[in-house]
Amino acid sequence: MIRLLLADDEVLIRGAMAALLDLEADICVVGEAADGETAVALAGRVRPDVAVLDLEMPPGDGIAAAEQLTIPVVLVTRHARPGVLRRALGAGVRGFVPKTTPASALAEIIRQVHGGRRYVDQDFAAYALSEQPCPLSPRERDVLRATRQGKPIKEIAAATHLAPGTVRNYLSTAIAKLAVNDRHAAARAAWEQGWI
Amino acid sequence: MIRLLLADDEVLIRGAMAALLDLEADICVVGEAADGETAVALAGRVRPDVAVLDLEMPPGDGIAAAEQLTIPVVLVTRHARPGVLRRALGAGVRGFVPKTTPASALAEIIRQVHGGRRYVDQDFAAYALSEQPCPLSPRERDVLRATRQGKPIKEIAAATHLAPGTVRNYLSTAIAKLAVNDRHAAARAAWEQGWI
DNA sequence: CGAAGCTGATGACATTTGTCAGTACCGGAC
DNA sequence: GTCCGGTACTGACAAATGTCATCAGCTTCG
Repeated sequence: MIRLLLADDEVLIRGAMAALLDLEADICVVGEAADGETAVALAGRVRPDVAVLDLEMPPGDGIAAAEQLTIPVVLVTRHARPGVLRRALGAGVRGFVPKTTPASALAEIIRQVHGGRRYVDQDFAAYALSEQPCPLSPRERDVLRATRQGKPIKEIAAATHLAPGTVRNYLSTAIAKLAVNDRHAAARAAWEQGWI
Repeated sequence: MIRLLLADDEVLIRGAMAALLDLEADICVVGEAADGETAVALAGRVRPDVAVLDLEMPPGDGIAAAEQLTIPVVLVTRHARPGVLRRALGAGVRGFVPKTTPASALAEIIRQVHGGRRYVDQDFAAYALSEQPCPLSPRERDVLRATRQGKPIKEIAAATHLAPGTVRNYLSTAIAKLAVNDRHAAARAAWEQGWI
């Protein structure tokens, strides 16, 4: 019997998944959480064999939670972004599937992961293989992350403890590297690639 | 027996919802679709009594599909945006619930809607009551929509058949009305309010 | 009818932003 | 040891952007 921990911020979906997976003869859901921190705390108490986490769970994402868990983790996500798969695998995630996966297939993936194997959705894998390595330096990613919140340069400078001119330089190089016209487009492009 | 049509672009969720709702004694799922257009086409063939649609289904949204359906519609959404509820009710939608609703509650809502009543989630309703009427003129909304795609002003002008100066004026008034610092923030704010 | 509001435009102006050149320090690779 | 890349800053310049005043035609509402 595989003891399963489920985490997703949407009750409708989490409940539905729990009900369906519980129907499988060899799987039982022993815990449910609405965010990553709760999931980690719960895992300490209920000792599940496998965790299924949603990638998008404010606050913080599923990768952060996966890093803190020692058990095999399957990440479920709505929209694929190439770089995210790489980060997820780096965090020790063993399964990576889109929400377009039927529940029966998910059960089979859980069994595989529990058996020590890995599973990555084919489309995601192809996507990731075509992926470029991130050309951005850590600081460039920092300012792009701040840009994504819609902040003006002065605020970005304050938030990152940099001079405004320095921020503009980083943004300028990032804009050039990403071949776009302004920092907003750069932030969007970097996000879509999963780089920030 | 209530004949139900389900539409959601995520198979995992749609399948799980279908399975759970089918367990209800008086509900049977007679059709599933992954987007609004398919849902409308399918409704013409299978003649459901009630449709449950996801609000976010590219291409087009659930409201567009709801407008074309003559049967009672329940919209399910991930994140509430105040203005969207108003638009949905204007389109004749009878139920409006977040994805944080348990499936059992959703079944009860489907029964209510089938019985001719309306159901709107309490939080959404409170949100909508606190809502400001949209202060933006149609043209202001146009340029904000274009801004949201990340276009520079010249392209917005070309796309809307306006002079660049005029576009800047509309953006300026929109920025002032929304009390933000630039057009990107304005576009984001307007979107979060459900105005564009 | 007049007032008000939306539309569409122009020109002037200040600010913000993106670009570029140049400087400096640090750490790792060859 | 030198070169390279990342970090951090400054100053200068041009382009994009936001603001404001002003105009005119049009519709709608009181």
